[in-house]
Amino acid sequence: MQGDHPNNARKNDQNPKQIGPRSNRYEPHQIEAKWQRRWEEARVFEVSSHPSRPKFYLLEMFPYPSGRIHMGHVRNYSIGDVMARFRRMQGFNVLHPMGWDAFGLPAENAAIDQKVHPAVWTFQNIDFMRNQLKKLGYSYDWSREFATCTPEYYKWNQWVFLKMYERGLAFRKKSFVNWCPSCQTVLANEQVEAGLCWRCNAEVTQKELEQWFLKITAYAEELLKGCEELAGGWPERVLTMQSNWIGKSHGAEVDFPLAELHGCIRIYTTRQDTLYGATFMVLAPEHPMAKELCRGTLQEAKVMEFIERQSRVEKFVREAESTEKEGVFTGQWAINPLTRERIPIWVANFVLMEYGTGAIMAVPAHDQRDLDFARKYSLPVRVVIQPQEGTLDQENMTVAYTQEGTLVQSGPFDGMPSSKAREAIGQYLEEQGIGRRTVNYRLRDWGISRQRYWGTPIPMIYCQRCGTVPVPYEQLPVILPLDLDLLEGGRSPLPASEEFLKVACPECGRQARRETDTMDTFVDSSWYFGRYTCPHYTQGPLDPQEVGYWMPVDQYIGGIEHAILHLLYSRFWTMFMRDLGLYREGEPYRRLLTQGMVCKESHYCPEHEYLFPEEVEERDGMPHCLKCGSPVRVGRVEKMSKSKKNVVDPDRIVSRYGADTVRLFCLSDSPPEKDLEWSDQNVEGCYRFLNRFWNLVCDRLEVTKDVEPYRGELPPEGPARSLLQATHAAIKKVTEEIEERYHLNTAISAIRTLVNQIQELEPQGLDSRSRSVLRLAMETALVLLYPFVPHICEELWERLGQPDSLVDHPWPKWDEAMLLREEVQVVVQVNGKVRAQLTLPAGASQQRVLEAAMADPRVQKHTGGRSPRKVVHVPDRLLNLVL
RNA sequence: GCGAGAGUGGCGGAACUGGCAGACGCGCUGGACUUAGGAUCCAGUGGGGCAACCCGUGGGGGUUCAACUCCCCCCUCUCGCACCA
Repeated sequence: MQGDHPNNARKNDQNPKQIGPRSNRYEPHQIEAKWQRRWEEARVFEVSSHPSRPKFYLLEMFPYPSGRIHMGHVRNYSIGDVMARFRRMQGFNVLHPMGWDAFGLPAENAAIDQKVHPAVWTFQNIDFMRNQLKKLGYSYDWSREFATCTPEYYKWNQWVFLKMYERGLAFRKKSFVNWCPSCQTVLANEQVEAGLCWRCNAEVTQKELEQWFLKITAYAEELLKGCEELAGGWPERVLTMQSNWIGKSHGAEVDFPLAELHGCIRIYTTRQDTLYGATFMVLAPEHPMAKELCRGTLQEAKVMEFIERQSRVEKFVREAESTEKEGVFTGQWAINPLTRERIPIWVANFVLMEYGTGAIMAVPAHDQRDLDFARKYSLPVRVVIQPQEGTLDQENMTVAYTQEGTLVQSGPFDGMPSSKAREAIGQYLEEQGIGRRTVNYRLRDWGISRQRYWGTPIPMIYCQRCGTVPVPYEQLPVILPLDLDLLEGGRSPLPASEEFLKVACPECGRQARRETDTMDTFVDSSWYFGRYTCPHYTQGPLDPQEVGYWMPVDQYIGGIEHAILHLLYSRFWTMFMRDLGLYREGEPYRRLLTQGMVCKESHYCPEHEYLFPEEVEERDGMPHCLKCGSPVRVGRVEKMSKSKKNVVDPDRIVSRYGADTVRLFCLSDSPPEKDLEWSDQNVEGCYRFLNRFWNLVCDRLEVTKDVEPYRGELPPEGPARSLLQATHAAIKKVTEEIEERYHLNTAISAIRTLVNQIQELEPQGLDSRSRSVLRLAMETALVLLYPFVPHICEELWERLGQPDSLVDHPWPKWDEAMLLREEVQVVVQVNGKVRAQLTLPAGASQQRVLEAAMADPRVQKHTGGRSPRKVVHVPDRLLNLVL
């Protein structure tokens, strides 16, 4: 990486005499600036809807304006740009927009650290990053750019929120949340690291707060069903993750009457077939009945102490599997509705209030958690399912039997297979009115309230008289005031701003108070793709005409880290917007490509932890820490990150080699969905290839000048024929790799193969037909390479004398007839081992191939003159002689 | 524990429905041109063997004329979920 050779003059230049503005040397910065300017001036990437033209909506996940583009962005957007330019050449009307996910915490952190307003910081970053993206030459329609932190956009977040509120899908509820007492705010789960606030390291507690929720669970079934329909277009693992997250289970709710008190406790189980084995019950500590039940019993003090203690344990600690199961008896009993036995009611830490009903029936013989708990507190164990083989010993068993079997000790259901018993007992419960079969989801409603400043204000008003009142539509947007500064510790200034807070109640006109929480930023990214189709529309969030033409997104590209959150939220949001009549379909993304991470080797010193490469010195062939001299561990390839000190700044690479080199590297070393390992040497290799390609074309400008690309018949055997065939083979391979498999790395290697073959044809002394074939091969290589490295290709295309830009050049088609070979290589195997290779006319019969094979001395040597017992012939490929 | 994916030269990775394993590139070796080469070009490059040949896709079995590819068992790694009743 040191030295300046990429900028060296090419001293052995074939044609050093040419001077003036048009140098014969590959000068990436000059040509990149030139073509970026031309594209921009001609507005070639600005598109509009054309109902008669086929559309293709290509979208990459928009960036958070963090300050600088990183290599992950470059990879993501380079993949997208190939697809966009490729589809455009295929004749599609391609929408390829870019914008900014501009609300969020980092802006507030910057405000605290740098004393700059979040809005100022955000827009400065946007300006800087937009410039970076432009220098990379992506084919965006910049006329559609927007940032989500503008009122023109977030107005419609508020509008949709009110629509949800009208339909009961936005509601306020008390719930436990992660709370940082020092920052005075709710934290998302991702912002809690090992129980500490990621920013101030204060211990995060659980706090019960009134929060706004969106009822994503109302769409649980459709979200799940969609996972099946998206199969094929989406990576399977993303769909699996979403299905697991939704977590549908079939079971039953059963009411257990209290023995001494009125009322009953409702539980949820998936194993109603084990109901006869329920020997105790357990409530979550937060269960509303937990405190009630123990009141007045001898257990009261103990239970209250336990509940109090559990409330102080952070959720993630309590939910960890390693946490010891712990509980107390409430002093109350319930009746098992099937056995009519009295069973004790406990409160324990391993039961979660959020799942099911927050209460369980414990069947220790057939559930490991229940068994662990039963053994610890000496509670009874009763086997009600016996396996096919062997007999369970309920007195001594330590491993619960959770599989299928035959019912025992289960009254009228004895002898029934457990799967059948689930149905039968479920039905019986319904007949008796003590329970019902039901479906349960793991998915929880989406809490969107944030005690933050830099976000969309939630459009609600609290009136002492009228209660919670929505802001009337005509008063939208509720503007986030920009003349406020964050309070100490990053606290939101909204609750302290009289001007913002005080508002007339829309119903009674008396003074009321605005909601001061803002929305989770995932709201912003839940529908931005729709807004790109009509970024300036003012009559609603979406222009039906534009949306009708462009949506859904045909190809979405982004990181796997959004597999659940963003991709689930936006599916939900789209389904809701569809129900409002804003979309025709509920699924926003037809095809999804999740690209891998960009990784690089890290350097780790046992003393000083992660080191920058320049903090490492080579000594005795071993890397050592410059600070302390300790040997440094290298060779571990990890995701590029500041903390690992292994990031490569795209700007540095662009300024050294140009955008085309960075793009080519990011696309050629790995298939898009896999991780990409950064390699300085391979970047160098890409730069060398572009130089070689440049020189190759420039050196052949003379011989191909005024020559038409070849369009005739397949010439006879010879270099021209080979090159023509190679050209068509490359078109076929590259087209299929991009279109069907997204394997851009193998597409690139196919182009490199073609370039190598062009180079093999000595350009001097060619006949006119060969020059024509050469011209075709060169043009084809340029066109195929164009989506990957557009600048160099446009420049060479122009130098070839082409009047048009490659932007709208039709993607080439291959001719199968050109791929036909007169002669083929047939492999001859003897007993499955390759022994000879024969050159034979294509389509030779088995008889013909066999004769040729038997005449081959190497084959004869291995057959020893014997005739084969069996002959396997794969036409034009292989002949296997089995002796 | 459950779920998903992966394991191929010195390295990144090819081989799409079983049919010449290692495409393409990086690195390396030798050579040419050079005052010079970290530029460019040419040749070579899975391992072993002088050779004929033999051995090679995490390990072990199997199916098949033929297995990186299909089946069974095992090992390792990565990711996701994880006390979900």
